[in-house]
Amino acid sequence: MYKKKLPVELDCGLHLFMEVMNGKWKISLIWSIHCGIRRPGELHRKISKASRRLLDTQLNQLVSHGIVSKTSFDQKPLKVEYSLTPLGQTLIPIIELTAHWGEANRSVLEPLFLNEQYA
Amino acid sequence: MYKKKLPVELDCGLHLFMEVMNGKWKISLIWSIHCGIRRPGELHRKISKASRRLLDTQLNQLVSHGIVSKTSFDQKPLKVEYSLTPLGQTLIPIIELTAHWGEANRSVLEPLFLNEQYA
DNA sequence: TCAAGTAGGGCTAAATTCAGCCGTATCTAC
DNA sequence: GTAGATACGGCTGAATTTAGCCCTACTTGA
Repeated sequence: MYKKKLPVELDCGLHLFMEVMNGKWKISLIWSIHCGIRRPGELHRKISKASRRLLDTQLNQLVSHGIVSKTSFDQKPLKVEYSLTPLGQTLIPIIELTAHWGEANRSVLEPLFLNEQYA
Repeated sequence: MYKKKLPVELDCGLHLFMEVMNGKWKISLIWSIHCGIRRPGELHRKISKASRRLLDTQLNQLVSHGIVSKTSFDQKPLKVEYSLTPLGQTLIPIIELTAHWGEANRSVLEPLFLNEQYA
């Protein structure tokens, strides 16, 4: 278990948004769940570049942030389904707009992220 | 100089957006520049919680990503001004919408980020 | 029984970002 | 000339996130 040592910046609303979306695969997870992929195994097959371990971790964070809800069916083969909460659903139009921005400027942005160097 | 070793995810437009906004103070920088605070020293006084060093680094990244342009005036006291590029200006309505989402849900989100634990 | 599928977590190290110190210039003003 | 302002970057270690290993427990089907 890891506890944050530096304070989180919450002064402006955008930081709240970024804090929720912060995590390499959370966007993909939210979008996939929105598209009807609800089970952990399915999500892993869809987002196969991420480890199963990390997907579970980020799903748990989304649950604790109230974006996604988790339902465990008390069956014998043990089944779990995720779905968006009402709060999570309010993210969808924002994600759409933002993704649209990225696509519209892909030709400009994409070359910049290849072979990038940081100081 | 640091070179990325793991591939950047660029499949969806939202990841492009997140890649641009990725950096603890970039949102504040973009917004402050939009509000007319153009000089490095002024920005540092406005965002005094961040070190001057880090602000410079993130400003350079924003410049290299085509979001912000940097103008050096060839005067004697040496003066620098930043401003948003046309691409950077297209981010403003998105930032406004996203910040609005954060504010609207602040009462729900804020308690979750205090004393947070990670696995 | 053995393989494969379901779901989940402990643990460690790599990768990346952030914080903060120090040093370089030039100019203004006292 | 000493202090303070402008602007910039090298460097180091802390903080945080990500990757990838292994293990549990149950069920289905061959």
